[in-house]
Amino acid sequence: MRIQKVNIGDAPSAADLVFDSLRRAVISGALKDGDPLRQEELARHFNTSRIPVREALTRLEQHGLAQIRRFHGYTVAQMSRGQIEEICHFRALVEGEIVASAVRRASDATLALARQTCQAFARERDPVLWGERNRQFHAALYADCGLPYHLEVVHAALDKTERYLVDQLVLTTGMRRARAEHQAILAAFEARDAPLAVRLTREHILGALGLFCAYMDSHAAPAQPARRRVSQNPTQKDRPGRTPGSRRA
Amino acid sequence: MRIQKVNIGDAPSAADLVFDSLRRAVISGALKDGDPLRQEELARHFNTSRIPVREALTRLEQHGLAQIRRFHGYTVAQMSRGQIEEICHFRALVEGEIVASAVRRASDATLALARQTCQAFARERDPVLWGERNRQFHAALYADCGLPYHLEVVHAALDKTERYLVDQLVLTTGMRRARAEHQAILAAFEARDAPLAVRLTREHILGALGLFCAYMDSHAAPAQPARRRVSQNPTQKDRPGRTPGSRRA
DNA sequence: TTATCATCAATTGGATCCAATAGGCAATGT
DNA sequence: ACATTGCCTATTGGATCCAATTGATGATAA
Repeated sequence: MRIQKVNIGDAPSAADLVFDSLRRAVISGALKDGDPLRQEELARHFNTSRIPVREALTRLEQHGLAQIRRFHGYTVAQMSRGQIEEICHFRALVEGEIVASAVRRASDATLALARQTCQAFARERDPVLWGERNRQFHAALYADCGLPYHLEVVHAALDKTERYLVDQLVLTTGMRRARAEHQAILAAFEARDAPLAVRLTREHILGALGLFCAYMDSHAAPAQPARRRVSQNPTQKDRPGRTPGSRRA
Repeated sequence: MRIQKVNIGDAPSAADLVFDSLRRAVISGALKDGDPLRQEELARHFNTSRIPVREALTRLEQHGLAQIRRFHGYTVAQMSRGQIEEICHFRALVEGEIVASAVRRASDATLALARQTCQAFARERDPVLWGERNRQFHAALYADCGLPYHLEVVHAALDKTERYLVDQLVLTTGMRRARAEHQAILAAFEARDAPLAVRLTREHILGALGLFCAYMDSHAAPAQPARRRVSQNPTQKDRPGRTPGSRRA
């Protein structure tokens, strides 16, 4: 057969498409913390019924990107500063492990591709793409690490914090710094220096967190959600966030 | 008011109940790897419609406890030996971090409770409760660690592997060994010896993995999923066929 | 006999319909 | 004025209905 082979069973369902779109919107910051996610409205927006929307929303909630209050619907998850700090420390821990394995196993082709994505990140002018380019670079580096579960967990962690950290790149000198750090990490990979690559990666992650915290200290009101929107609904504010998965306390 | 205060908004939805039940069934091994999860059948079982069942199943899938093939439905997830190994190494990494924090922050009350759960684990005779008792002990130790996200991720990882590892406790001398290791970890906590507690915890996790792998090497067929069994659901089997034309007349 | 094709039952994916809830607002009574 | 009560509307949670897909089975023809 001359025509391209494609497994038609892999075609995405409506819920897949809605989920991907919503996930992107939350991660990129297009949807702001606390924004309500109305089922009917979304169904109209995606030209479908509420059923696929509801499936997408439950998936979003499991990923920690949306919160639900029974009979009140979903809202975009709000991450406290403490949560962001913990997740960054978590990433430093796990990505360190990933790098340790990836440095040894990275093929030359992988390194070449990583160099390309590193350049693409450095050249990118559009701030809304910085998060994606950053992710592409790290994903390229980690491609051969042989730790798919670690990668999956780290991506989930990044999903939850990326929108906060990218703001920092935009509002401070973070972008210039990130470029330099990426170069250094890539060089350590190419030199096959695992301990150095691990150390640089950890510093890269925790350094970005440091910038974020410094900004929060100097600008934002203390003890507030990390970003905007102190909801005008006071009953919601003091509700403890539910952990995804088990909804009941 | 003399009557007890209860937040009625926290009442679980049908989907919550179904999810909890299915999660327990998968984790405990009551549902075997590869078992189909038919929506209609589950709906009848829980005396509800397919809608809450579908929500529970999508949540299960997000947790990695079920797999879906489009138009073919959900099945209980099958974990390969390699996946189990990776997840155990992941747990060793993250639980090490948790322990390092928990040892310093554990209150005396927490340690007392941990000692109780340790004894409850040691005394438990019923193998189907070993997994739960084990989890209770570790959860008690980690209660004050101050790392809720780490805990959440570790619990998810444990959910995916517990049923395989508990089998090992049952089929080998693992239970005796686990009792001793729990005692040692608890003692390290009570002595506030963080490095020792971390080391023992890592050895505890990786030791259980070692037992599991040794069993797989000696018994199971190579290159097979860790567990295998094709479902035979009697309620489904002897169901009489539908009369012809009953649907689309 | 064997390959091909039409058909059918089982099952999922999606749409629509109904019930339950929350929160706002107006009416009412004190 | 103000608290209470009852209604109304927006919205979610759940049930039912319809459409699409799959795999099996049996008929048909080379």
